[in-house]
Amino acid sequence: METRNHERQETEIMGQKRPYRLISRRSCRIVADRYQQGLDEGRWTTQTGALKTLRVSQAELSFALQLRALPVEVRDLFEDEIDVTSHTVRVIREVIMRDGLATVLQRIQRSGACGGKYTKKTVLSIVKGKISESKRALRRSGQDSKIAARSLDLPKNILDRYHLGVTKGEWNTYSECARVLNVSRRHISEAVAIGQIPDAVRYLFWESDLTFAIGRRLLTLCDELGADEMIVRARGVEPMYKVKGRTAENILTELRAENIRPSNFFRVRIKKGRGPNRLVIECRDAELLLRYRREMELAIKKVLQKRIKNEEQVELIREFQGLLRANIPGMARLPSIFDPRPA
DNA sequence: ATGGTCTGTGTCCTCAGACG
DNA sequence: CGTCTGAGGACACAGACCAT
Repeated sequence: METRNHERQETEIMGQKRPYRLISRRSCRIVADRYQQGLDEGRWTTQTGALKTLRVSQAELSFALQLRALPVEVRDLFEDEIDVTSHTVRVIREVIMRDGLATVLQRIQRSGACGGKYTKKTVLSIVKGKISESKRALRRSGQDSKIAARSLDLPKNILDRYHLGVTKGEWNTYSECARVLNVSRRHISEAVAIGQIPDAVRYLFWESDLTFAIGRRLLTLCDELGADEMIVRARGVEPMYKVKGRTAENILTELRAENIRPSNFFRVRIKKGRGPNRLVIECRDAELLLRYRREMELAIKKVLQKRIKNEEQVELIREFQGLLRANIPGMARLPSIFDPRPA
């Protein structure tokens, strides 16, 4: 009866609905110590003999004793070994059996973790390799101290901030991260998903153009086509940084292969329109062409800049040449330069 | 010693409705 | 019309207990 009250109290203190057992029964370290003490005092000689006194199941006691058998590199990570339960021991053992001790030790090394300052949740993340993943992601994104100061409106920024938090032990789950940063959990999980879109696809966009809206549409397309097909298609698409005037919409259209047309599609004519400032473009599919208007405008602007001289510049050059003639008579005539016609 | 399973909580995903 | 958000269901994980 006394114990029951005690347990209820402990549960209420922890503010949880689940009726946790007393720490003296939950903690592998305490259970193992008490078992050893009884063994030394001759109060029992087998695990079964100790169960009644320790008030744990035989399975629990078995795992509690296995805590000491865990590699010292893993045990050293815990901020408080008292808190380690049989479940934690079990998970760590399973990971070691599945992935091998060498892999787990490598993960600990790569995580950069040192000293006993990690919660058991973080230790499990390190052992399972989650921390290494975040570290890798940060390295790829050019991690620096400025990540934390970036605004959180772009997937890339949220993604980097999330990974930074994982490596620093600030959080382990999307929910915790969402609470701390005060953004929706969905935003974080979406940012992570967008970050997993193949590099070849993401690099088609300027960072600031890869918004959540565009990212979500890319994810949908990835689901439809599969990552391999997306990479293949991305190879045939010109990225924003190579060609000015391209929009996110253009790139999505091309990834969806909506821009494929027959060979006779390319007949384009430009005619004079009504009034002195208008031209009319005749083509097979005006709607498709219109999507590329920004790119075409820039191309036409380039033609104009190449062929039409700028009034102010000409004025400036004439003034400059006048000055030269007045002050340095030898510079009055420059040798003629021309491109010879190819034979 | 080990593996299976139940239960509460966390996470992910979808969808309807609000909003600009 | 596109985007955002909350509700709710499905699934995964952690803690506890049970069976072999």
